[in-house]
Amino acid sequence: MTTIATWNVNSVKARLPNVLDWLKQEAPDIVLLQEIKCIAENFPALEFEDMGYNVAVSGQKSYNGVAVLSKTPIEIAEDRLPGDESDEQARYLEVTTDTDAGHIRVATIYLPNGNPTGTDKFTYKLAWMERLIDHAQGLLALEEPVVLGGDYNVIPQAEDCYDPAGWEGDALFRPESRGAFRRLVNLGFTEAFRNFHTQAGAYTFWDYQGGAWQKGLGIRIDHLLLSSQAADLLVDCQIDERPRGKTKASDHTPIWCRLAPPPDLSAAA
DNA sequence: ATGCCGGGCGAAGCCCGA
Repeated sequence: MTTIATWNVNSVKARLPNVLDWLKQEAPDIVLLQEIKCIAENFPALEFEDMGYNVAVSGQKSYNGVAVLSKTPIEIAEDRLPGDESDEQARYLEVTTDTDAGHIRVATIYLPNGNPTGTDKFTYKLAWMERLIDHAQGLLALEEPVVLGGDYNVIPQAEDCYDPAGWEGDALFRPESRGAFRRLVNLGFTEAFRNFHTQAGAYTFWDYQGGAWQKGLGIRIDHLLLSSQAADLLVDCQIDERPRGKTKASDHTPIWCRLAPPPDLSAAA
């Protein structure tokens, strides 16, 4: 089994004890981190390497920044989202690795928030999504297991937020954002969580403000998208809410999916 | 309630997030 988790940690330095605790407890094989908020040189690689992880980082000072931790050795395929050489923001990192579920390609994604709408931030978000769609189309053409995981900053459907009316007009819930997310999925990806769960009110983010966590007022914006070759191996997907309840918590909580070895590999084992 | 928390930066108060 190969477990792939994604977690927007909102500063890897501020969150290090919480992250290490969760890794010790859950021992995921691959972890996709977002909002590490540091350059690669300042990433606490040693702490993760001591736990048996290989580390790849696409960093940036103060903002954004993504990383991949993997028990198996990794090769970097992309350390920025292709399609705009002038884009300096560290929001995408794609690697390949050989797991017990076979050779897979995984990307950690920190999709732009896009608020306030009516500014270049929203334009940037939508353009970034088009670049992601273009790139993802090329990845599907490889016809291999691909997992695109991360903070998409998109609430796919009304049942994925506590107050749809209140989110109307927000960049996370605008028809343009949801439409682009749907077009991405419709290229041929399986959204891992919805493959297993239909209920409303399953969330991955709760605002720090207003006691949102205590009141259960969250949104589901962290997603795992799988190519058909990966989806064929998919056996489980869960949101782990527990880290959100800890002290010094990130405002996001981890979500993970589990891939079983394909039949030919199982037979060989 | 487009800022009620929380982090970075850098040493006070502003920028940013969703």
